Amino acid sequence: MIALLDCNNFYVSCERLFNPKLVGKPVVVLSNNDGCIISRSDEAKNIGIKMGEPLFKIKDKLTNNKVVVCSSNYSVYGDISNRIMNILKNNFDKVEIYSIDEAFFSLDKLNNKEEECVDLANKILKWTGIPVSIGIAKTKTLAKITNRVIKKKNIYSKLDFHSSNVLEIRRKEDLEYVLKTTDVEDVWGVGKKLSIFLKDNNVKNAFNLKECNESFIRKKKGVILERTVLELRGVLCNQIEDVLPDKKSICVSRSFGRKLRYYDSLRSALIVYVQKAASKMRMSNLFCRTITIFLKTSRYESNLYKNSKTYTLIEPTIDLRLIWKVSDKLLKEIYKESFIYSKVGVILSDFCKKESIQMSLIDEKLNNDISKKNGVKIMKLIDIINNRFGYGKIKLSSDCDKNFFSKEKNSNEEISWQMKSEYRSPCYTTSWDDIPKVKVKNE
DNA sequence: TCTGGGGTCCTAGGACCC
DNA sequence: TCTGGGGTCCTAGGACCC
Repeated sequence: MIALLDCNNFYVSCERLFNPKLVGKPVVVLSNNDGCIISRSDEAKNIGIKMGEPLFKIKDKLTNNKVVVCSSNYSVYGDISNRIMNILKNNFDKVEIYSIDEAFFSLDKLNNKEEECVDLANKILKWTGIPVSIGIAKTKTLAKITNRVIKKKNIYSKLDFHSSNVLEIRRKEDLEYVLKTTDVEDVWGVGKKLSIFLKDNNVKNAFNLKECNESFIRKKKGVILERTVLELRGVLCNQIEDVLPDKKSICVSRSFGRKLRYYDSLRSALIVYVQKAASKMRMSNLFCRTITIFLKTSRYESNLYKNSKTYTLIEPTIDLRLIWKVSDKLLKEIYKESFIYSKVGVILSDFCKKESIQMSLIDEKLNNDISKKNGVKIMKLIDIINNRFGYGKIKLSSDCDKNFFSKEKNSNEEISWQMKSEYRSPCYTTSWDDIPKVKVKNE
């Protein structure tokens, strides 16, 4: 048996943790740049605020209903997530952390499955303050569906819940009822495109999908959807992956707070992202061979432009100086005047570990003036300094900084590419300056 | 006149997830 | 005015091999 732990309205729950005034009130959390709604409290859901809705479209609705709006604060959410996952790992052997707020874990060899899960949920609530739901089923796909049922308890009142946040659907007729009342697009692995195809073929709910001929599905839509069909029948296809595999790519990109026109502005944003990506890569102890830079105007812009370019090194590198040099060159190649850009980004990929680097017989042209010998050492030093004094204390310089200080024509742009984050709460657990202060009265 | 069979590897694009 | 970020996997098609 498999269990799926899912934090309830996770980002909203994190905000409420440090600001209890928000409990009971409608709250939403926004995506980066204060763009879209990505987390809603139950109260906000009841008002009819939809997932993914752009903020500017529903501003009136939010004010009229006195909805509290928060910018996202990922360092806090990540920290709280780690605490929850650690509790889980300390109590169960086989755990797969599936996302920031979800984890699968195995219940094999346990006698009181439901009881153990109730205990876990209580412990997490008590120790971290975050409410969670746990669905138990034979497969991941069914566990997902079970979790959905817990969150929609009010609709499923005819099922008997032994606990408010843990559920295993045991009776066959109950499961059939649940599958029949689960829209096909709500099934894990069925997105927009697949659900259109399925509905055209009269497959409207999870039960219909379960009854589909699996070889027909495989022929038409591939092996992944075939697995979904089997998993709905209780056939295990997706195992719990408890050793997490090495990353295959690292991407850092942001939409700008304001659209950018000038090359130098894009470059000064890109140098920040490249350093973030390279630093992430070092944390995984990896070397990359491939560097991709991409650039785009807004999707909603009439004058659309989107381009990317990739460079493959002869020998994998960890050296930030080389990665930046390549990135800079690639950006130059795809930048075009006369567009207003909304986003730039970097993707590092084709990774390998230090032990398995294939050395090159030929010198990389780009690499001529960068001493190969000290790359690893220098990178290590950067990490040591930044770990001690804070990320960004030591960083790569570029000649764009000169423009910044000389306040040339585009210096306004230079400072404006930073993300919009108007409703940001403090970094309560991840920044010394923001740690909540407690006053103690002396009696 | 007639032109095979069986592979691998790479890439781009599409679909999905949270 | 304003529409997120970061991933994975699969498939089809092209290029190549003997």
